[in-house]
Amino acid sequence: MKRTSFESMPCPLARALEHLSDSWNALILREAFYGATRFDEFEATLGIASNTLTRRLKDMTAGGLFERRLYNDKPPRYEYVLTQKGKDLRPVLLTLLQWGNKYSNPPGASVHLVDTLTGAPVELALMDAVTGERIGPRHKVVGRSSRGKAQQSYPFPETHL
Amino acid sequence: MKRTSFESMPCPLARALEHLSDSWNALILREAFYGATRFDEFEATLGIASNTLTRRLKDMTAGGLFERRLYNDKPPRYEYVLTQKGKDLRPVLLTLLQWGNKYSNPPGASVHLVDTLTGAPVELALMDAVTGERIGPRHKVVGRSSRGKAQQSYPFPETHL
DNA sequence: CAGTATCCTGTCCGATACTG
DNA sequence: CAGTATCGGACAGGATACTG
Repeated sequence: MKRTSFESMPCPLARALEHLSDSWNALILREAFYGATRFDEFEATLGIASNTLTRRLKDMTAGGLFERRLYNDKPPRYEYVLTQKGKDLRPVLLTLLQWGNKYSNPPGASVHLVDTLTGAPVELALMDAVTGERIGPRHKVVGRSSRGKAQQSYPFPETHL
Repeated sequence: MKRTSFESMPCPLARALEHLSDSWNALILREAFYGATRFDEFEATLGIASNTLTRRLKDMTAGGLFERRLYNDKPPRYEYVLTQKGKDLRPVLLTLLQWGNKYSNPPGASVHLVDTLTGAPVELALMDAVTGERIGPRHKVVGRSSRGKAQQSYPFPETHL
């Protein structure tokens, strides 16, 4: 009856998903990458209910994605700034954004990444930082840990694509 | 009272999130990348309830991530194979996996990507496919479309990191 | 094997109202 | 401005039982 908590799973992917599975979190992060730091900004640009925003911000702060910082004393005012852990999610969001652009059904406002030096739109590619090669089918995931009832794993991890 | 549907949002990122926000979907995709195609495989390796799996598979098939394919006639048997749209989510999952590895708190089974030619572990980097440069702070997102009540946007999109 | 059918519960979210 | 408190509704997901 209870929702399975993915954070308890051994797989790092599953645990990472904890932060993005709550639908609002990614959008809040997006706003943060755009420069938003204050409660009000998130609320207005996202059109999110205030109590929901409170909850999500609290969760993500507890999760180490945001840091709450006092920026005013007289009436205590806080702002939410991304930690390194939070900032490191940018590549994930960007990759997902590119996917979203590619498969924007009918109604899609084009939102893409540009190189501010050249003004040219960027086509993202995932590469091996060491060899400089594009990630492809020959790169496979190993050391997998699944949570199967039978603790069974595939003999060897096969990957598609 | 109703959950806001992100698929109706103009932002491609928000719509893309539709597919990953349902917590199980990403895990099912992961299994698919490992080579799983049959109901039973997903069920056993994930430890997911059968009815939930049915729903998720149905959703993702409707969403164009999977294709249902008949692989047996006598008793009709179907398998779920990734479409190109589904396969294209691999970079997203991989990027997220790397993030998960970096921030695996105490209990983290190391699950990483290896180059099967050299056997060396891969460090992922997001690059500009054209210029070959690493994505950094100078690459910014433009053309943003938010759903704010006031339809207000920041003057110019600033990005962190 | 590959699901479907019910029922039940947890939780996420929105609406609304209120505070220092 | 930056929240907190309370309420109710909509689902997702688990348990369980059953089918061709």
